[in-house]
Amino acid sequence: MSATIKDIAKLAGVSHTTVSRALNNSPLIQEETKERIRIIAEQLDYTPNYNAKSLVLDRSYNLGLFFTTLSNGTSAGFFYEAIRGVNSVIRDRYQLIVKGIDDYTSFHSITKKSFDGIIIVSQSDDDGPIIEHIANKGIPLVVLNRPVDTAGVLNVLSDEEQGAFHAGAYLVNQGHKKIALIEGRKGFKSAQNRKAGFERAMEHYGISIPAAFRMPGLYDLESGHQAMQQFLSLEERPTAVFCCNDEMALGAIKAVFEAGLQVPKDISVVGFDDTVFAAYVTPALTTVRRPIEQISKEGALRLLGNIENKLHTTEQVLLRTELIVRESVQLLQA
Amino acid sequence: MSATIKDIAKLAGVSHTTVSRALNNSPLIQEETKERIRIIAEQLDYTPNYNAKSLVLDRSYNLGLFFTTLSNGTSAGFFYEAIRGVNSVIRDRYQLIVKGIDDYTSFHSITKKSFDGIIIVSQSDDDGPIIEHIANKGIPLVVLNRPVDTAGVLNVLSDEEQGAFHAGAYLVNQGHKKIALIEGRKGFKSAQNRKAGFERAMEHYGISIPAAFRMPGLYDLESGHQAMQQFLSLEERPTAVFCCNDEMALGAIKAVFEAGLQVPKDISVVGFDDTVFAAYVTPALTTVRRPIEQISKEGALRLLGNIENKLHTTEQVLLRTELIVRESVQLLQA
DNA sequence: CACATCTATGCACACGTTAACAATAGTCTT
DNA sequence: AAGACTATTGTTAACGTGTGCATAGATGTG
Repeated sequence: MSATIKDIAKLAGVSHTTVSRALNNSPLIQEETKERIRIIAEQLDYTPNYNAKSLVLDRSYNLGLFFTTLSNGTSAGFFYEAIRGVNSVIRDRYQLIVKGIDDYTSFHSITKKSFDGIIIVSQSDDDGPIIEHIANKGIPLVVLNRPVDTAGVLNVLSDEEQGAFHAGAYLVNQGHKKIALIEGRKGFKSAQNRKAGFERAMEHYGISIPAAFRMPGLYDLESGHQAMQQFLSLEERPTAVFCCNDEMALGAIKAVFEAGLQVPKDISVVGFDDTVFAAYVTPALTTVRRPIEQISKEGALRLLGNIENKLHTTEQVLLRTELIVRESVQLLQA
Repeated sequence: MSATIKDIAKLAGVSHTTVSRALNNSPLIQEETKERIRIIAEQLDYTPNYNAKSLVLDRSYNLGLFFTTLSNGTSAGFFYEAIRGVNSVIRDRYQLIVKGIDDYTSFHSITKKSFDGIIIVSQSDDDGPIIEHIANKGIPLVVLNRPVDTAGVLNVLSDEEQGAFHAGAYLVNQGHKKIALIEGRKGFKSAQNRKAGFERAMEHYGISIPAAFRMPGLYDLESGHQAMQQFLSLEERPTAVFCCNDEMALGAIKAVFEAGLQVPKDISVVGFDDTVFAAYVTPALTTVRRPIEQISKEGALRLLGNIENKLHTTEQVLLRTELIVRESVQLLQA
């Protein structure tokens, strides 16, 4: 149906090789010949067949963007920002293939032929195997959002431990001493890091966390809600709660209101992620902002650098988080 | 580097044709031969080169998933649910290529060779040209989320007019008579439909909407916030506000609280979309649920049907919206 | 047994592109 | 003017796979 370089060649009275060279702007071809060929190509509405190109050039023009899961546990905002960030970098140059790692029954089909490079937005330790598979196949790779120690892998992430530390320190500086923690989804590295940063802050300020002040969570609204209900039922309630993400913080705030109490007057809440709606909730949520879009941009940029210069750079890049102070934390009198 | 059918052929002592047939489970090949070849393929960790396959079979194994824009105006939850829905249907069979239509400088590269089918999640009338381009090229296509009249195009969407009608009717049935409207982003079909449904409800119940009770919006939190501030500054305030999406509803609620008033006691608010956080905001938001994930599933399913049976079905499928009653609407005494 | 039929496999080519090498004509050098 | 060099184009093969047609052997049939 669609025109090929051979069709153009016939019309131009040259060989298809000449057409190929002309359209690739080879210096071997005379300028007027090129121009003549370009015009004919235009007229025929010629589009190169990328499958044929790929076959001979051994490039797919595909970039994989893999998430730990698409089905559950990935927050919508996170997902969106990551795709946006990557997309803004690659634009026309590559096609972006989005997949959930848990959709793969076998990594068999992930080959150097089908992906020029792969970006993994990793949220779980379980991603280890696929990372190794890709690294072994020699496919250029960057892992975002989670630290990874496989050799020869680019790694871009935010310093969440640091972010959680700041959030904890902030609570202490606002006069809080009875501070509780709602943890993130088990197995997610982010859950560990945020918890670790928070604990380091508490330790740093000499504040201990009683067992009753710790609740597990699943990163969703429901679990934040339940955890806060637990805290509220305690004899001695915390004055502040650090939630390992915003969604849980929302659930927690809801529980406070349901109990007839106020945030931040009766209890302060801090989140993590600075989700789009954090600013508009009542009260506006004090939270830690991860620069996800920036991480994805940075990651995509470095990956493309590696691909196009045939390098194998392998570094770990940590990007700063930022504490966004809003209205959900009360300043306590000493 | 990686093994090809020719490598397998040598080891098996057959021609590459036989290998090709065996691996495609052709009935022409003896069962034992097939088995022998399969084992060798397994040992060599053979993966078919999809570029070569595509070239000869004239199929790309690619499905395009195009959004009106990735940069702005698309809500994260919407985006996420759409990808999830489609992804759950296609699984291994196709690669999902995600793009923003506004990233295309030219549709030239969208050809039958590079996409087996395309799903457009359309949010704007501006998507007309690309829809026509794709339809002209004869690429199987389904347009989601927005009605489209181009011939030969599958179309799956929710009946938003109906949804908005119900929301409006509900407000009236709860005793409201002074009802205001915050509109959606101009140019988005959804904005028109929601407005139309709401207006039809008002008309149906013989309620008129004064000009001061209409405010434009941009589907974002900020614009909802501003619009509600306007309403609150009126001499005669509305008792209820219908917001064309949840994000604006959140902004509106925030404005109410800032003015020292309560939702729903002093003013009722209804949203549209049932975003993930709608249930956990305070007060929990009464809203209209669009079955986006279901729309995407349904759309993907029908598209695959068309592709694989070489059909050209062209229907418009309307999926029901659902009014989710929560806490943001007050029952007024007659 | 001669012929037709069926089964399993191979040969050769095609898909659309790029690239190594060959060929031709023109230009320069001495 | 012969040889060397340059600029431009063509010839041919290659990438990995699938398929129409030919082929060879086995089986059936009257």
